Amino acid sequence: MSAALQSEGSSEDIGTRLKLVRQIFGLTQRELARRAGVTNGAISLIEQNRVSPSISSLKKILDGIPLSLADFFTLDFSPSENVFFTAGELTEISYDPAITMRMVGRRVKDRALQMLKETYQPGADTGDAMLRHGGEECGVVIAGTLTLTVGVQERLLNPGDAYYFRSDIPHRFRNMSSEAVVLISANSPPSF
Amino acid sequence: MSAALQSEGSSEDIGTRLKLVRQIFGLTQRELARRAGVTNGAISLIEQNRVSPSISSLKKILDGIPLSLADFFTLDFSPSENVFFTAGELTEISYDPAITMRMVGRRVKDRALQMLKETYQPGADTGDAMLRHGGEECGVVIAGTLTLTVGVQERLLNPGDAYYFRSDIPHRFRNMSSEAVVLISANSPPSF
DNA sequence: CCCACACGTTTAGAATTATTGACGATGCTG
DNA sequence: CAGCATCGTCAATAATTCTAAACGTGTGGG
Repeated sequence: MSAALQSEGSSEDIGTRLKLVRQIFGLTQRELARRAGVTNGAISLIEQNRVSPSISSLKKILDGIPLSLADFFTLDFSPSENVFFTAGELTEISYDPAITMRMVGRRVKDRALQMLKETYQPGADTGDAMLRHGGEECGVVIAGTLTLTVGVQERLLNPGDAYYFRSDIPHRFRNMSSEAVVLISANSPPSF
Repeated sequence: MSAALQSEGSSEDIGTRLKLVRQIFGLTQRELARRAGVTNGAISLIEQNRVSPSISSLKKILDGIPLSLADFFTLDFSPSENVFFTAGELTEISYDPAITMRMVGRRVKDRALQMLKETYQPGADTGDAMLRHGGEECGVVIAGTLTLTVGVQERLLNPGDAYYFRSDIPHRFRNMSSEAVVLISANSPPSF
């Protein structure tokens, strides 16, 4: 076969699924390709369902997001979904062993907001090259002391303290204390 | 790259994962290949991690088991796993829209027993070409009236009734009533 | 207006995966 | 033990995917 491979149900529509995930994380095809170590053309073809990627390619691409294969296939894009989630149901997005991020809810389509529960181990540091998408973001510290740098300002935030800034301003999260920092954050709609 | 692709951690070791799943379901490479519409050579190469299958190939293969991509990547093979499972945590194995099977537990390695919760809608029928593996199986009916044929014997089983037979005897499950049949079944270790 | 830049798309060719058909090993049966 | 069947594996070839380098579009500045 060569012409068939096109639109299937939805759960198996890898292309659309990848495109949605990519857009939710505010990445362009080229940016994701760079992070993943593949070419932008490959991502374009996959998103159009003109090819069916190998597992190794798909894994490389998802590592650039980052998202596990299991989560990729498990994510639910249906508009009406569960309202309540237990702690264990949060989708994990691991950047760095010292930093864990868990997304609230598995529903992903038509999101207006992305909410994360983030945990920073002592010494964890995002670096400041994390411009990301162009929305806004805010958060509240739940535990520990967070060192937050936004533009030229730097502050120590203790439990109950919060922040709010435009995501295109360079920013950096650090845990310079000896106990873990936990915070709840939200990002406004990444692009689309 | 050409030589690297070999053994990785485990969660991403598609070959071993596929092999385990195939063996748990008591299928040979050739039998699975036939069901899936691929060649046995392809399955051999994948299980040895000598190639990384395309999603379309992997999906075809899993359809022959049958198992969804999401479940395939979600299955947990670690020997020590949870003991308790809620209804929603059972892994679904859908053969037929009229028949649902949910496997108890996600742990899969070193299983001595496979337990399923099966639901047959009115009219559902497995046909009798389901010889499957060579162990034994038994079950208890929870709701509805099950028509069970084993070899030359046929019986109507009502809630509380049960069965036990060698799986290599031809057998057939039917729901000839107007209400759904629910039963809990167990199979002894499929081959390996 | 035109240039520079970033976006997704496309195409030819390189790289990888799937098929075909054969092989050795094992087990069963007469 | 030979004959036969089935298992997993392998090599050569066919088919598909991935890369590299273009293209066309749209947008913002100067």
